[in-house]
Formats: sequence, C-alpha cells, structure tokens
Amino acid sequence: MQDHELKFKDYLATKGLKLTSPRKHILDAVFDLHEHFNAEELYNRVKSITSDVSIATIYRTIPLLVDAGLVQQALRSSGRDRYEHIYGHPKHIHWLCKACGAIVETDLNTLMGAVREQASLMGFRVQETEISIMGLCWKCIDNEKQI
Amino acid sequence: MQDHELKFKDYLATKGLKLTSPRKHILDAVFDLHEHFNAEELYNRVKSITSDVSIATIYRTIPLLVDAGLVQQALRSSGRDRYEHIYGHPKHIHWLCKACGAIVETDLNTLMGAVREQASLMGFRVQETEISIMGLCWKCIDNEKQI
DNA sequence: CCTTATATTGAGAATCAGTTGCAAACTTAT
DNA sequence: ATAAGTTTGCAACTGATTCTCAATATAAGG
Ligand SMILES: [Mn+2]
Ligand SMILES: [Mn+2]
Ligand SMILES: [Zn+2]
Ligand SMILES: [Zn+2]
Repeated sequence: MQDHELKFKDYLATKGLKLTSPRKHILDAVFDLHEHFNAEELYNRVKSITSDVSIATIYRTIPLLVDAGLVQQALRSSGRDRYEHIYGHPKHIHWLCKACGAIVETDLNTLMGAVREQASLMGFRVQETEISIMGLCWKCIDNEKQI
Repeated sequence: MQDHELKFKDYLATKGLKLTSPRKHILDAVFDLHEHFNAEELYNRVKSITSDVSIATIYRTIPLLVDAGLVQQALRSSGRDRYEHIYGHPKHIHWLCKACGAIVETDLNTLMGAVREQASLMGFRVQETEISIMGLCWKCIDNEKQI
C-alpha cells in the first residue's frame, strides 16, 4: 500500500469512515495526475480507468482529501475550483502567465522566512499560504519584443 | 470630481463607454466601502442611497472597475467572489483567520523584495501578486489555550 | 429641436458548478 | 444472519453569475 493511501485510510479511520473502492480509485487518480485539476477533469480521469464512480462522489471525496492534508486548493480558473495533490510535495508558489496561461511553480522557502517573521510579529499561526503571482513569462516577453 | 471618478471616466472613454448615473453610484459606493465586498453587499449599499440600480448592473460594472484598475478581486469566500477598491491603496497581504473569519491586512513591501529576486531569476515580469495566508489570529490562539 | 446610431438598463430567464435527498447496496460488528 | 451505520449513484435542487431582450437614455449631426 502506498504512502498516501495509508495516510488517507488513517484519516478516514479517525472519522469513522471507510476506504472504499471509489475512494481508492479517486485517490489513485489524484496522485497519478501531476497537474492542477478540477472536479470534472478528475472525474474523467477516474472514469477512464473504471466505471466505478459518479461525479457526486468526486465532489464528496475532494473535501476529504483536502481535510486529510493530501490535496490543496489551487488557483481557481474559469469559474471552477481547482486542486492539486500535495502530500510529499514541498509548498510552492504559482506563477501564472496571463498571456499564454502557463503556470510555473517555484519553491516557497525563500519567501517563507519573510512570512514567518511578519507572522510572529502579529502573533499569527500560519497554517496555509497561497502565493500566486500573475504577469508574463519570459517566453511571452520575448514574443512581445518581436512585435 | 474625485480622483477615482476621473480615472473611471477616462477608462470608459477609451472604450467608448459612458459614465452614467448607475455607474457613478456604484463607483461611489465602492470607494465608501472600506472592506472587502461581494456583488450583493455592494448592491445593498448602493440601494440604500438610491433605487437607481439593479443587481445586473452591479455585475456588469464590477469587471469594468477591475479592468480600469480601480478594484481588484480579493479572497473568494463562501462561494462568492469578493472585491476591494485599490486605487490609491498600497498592495497588501491578506491574513485570514480560519477560526473567526477575521481578515487582517499587512503591507507587502518586505515580501516583495524576495518576490522580485525570484522573478528576475526566472525572467518573469510581475503584474499582480496575491498573497493569502490562512491560519489562526492571536485572539483565537488565546481562546484555544483557555480551553 | 429632430433624427439616427449606439450604449445602457432592469427584469427575468438561463446557465452551470457544486450540493443534497433518497433509496438501494455495502460494511462491520454483534 | 441481524442490526446499525456508511456509502453510492441518480436526479432534483441551489444559488451566484451571465445572458437576452425590449424599453430608455445619450451624444452627435443636421
Ligand atoms: Mn501547484
Ligand atoms: Mn484587502
Ligand atoms: Zn507566457
Ligand atoms: Zn481569529
């Protein structure tokens, strides 16, 4: 059994819930997917493996995965909530290019020092940070110059 | 005429649009309101001054204000898009307490140095930054201790 | 003023992501 | 096997936002 499967099972146990087959398939799909995803994309991914799911169960399972610390919300895009798996991944910053839509991720560590400093100053206990920076990626800046 | 009204009018002019009475009332309400607001809250605020608006016009005007650089999206909360006026305000970080829902704002400058450094390393041209930090405020940490 | 072209508005209908009620199917513990 | 509690798919629902459309308003030109 994989690490994240164990963690999900443990989490479910503490809530008196069970690791069922649909939940297992959803979990697998989430960790197979190395991009941000929305509920429907996740649904399609799971369906391509097994018919053993409904979109309702997708919507019901995502909050469980988030609460278990396996998934976090990512940048909402075109009116839909998006997510990404995080267990075993370092926290990161999202850089969104407004021209081409590319999302680049970078490490959060350098910024976290500054965040922690400000947090301790105001007595705030940080649980989650979401840092999104929008602008232009180097490719789109290059294109712009050529015009 | 106030500064932001001029700016809105200029923006509208460049788009061949007009500064009408409903738009003026909405703009005023936005800059009277010194908190984050959603469409309905803004609607109620405008209605308390004049009956000269509909919720449809609120929804139609918000994107104009955003595009004009007078308003920006803030943390979405309980399924509704939230906004805040920004013209003349420094960019800031949002600290959201997950226990009591309080939103504290702090200056962005200390963090911006680190952001810029990382940006120049990757050749990214920053246009907007959204930094949201979720956790517990000092009041809620205090309460927790007493339990 | 009058005319015309264009922009704007409110009202209500439509959309659509996400949620929920429910009855059938499962699980797990007696 | 029985009972108690959990899960699921389906379809109906919800509610924020968007869209349609007919009626008004606006601005420019004559
Ligand atoms: Mn990511
Ligand atoms: Mn703010
Ligand atoms: Zn780009
Ligand atoms: Zn608090």
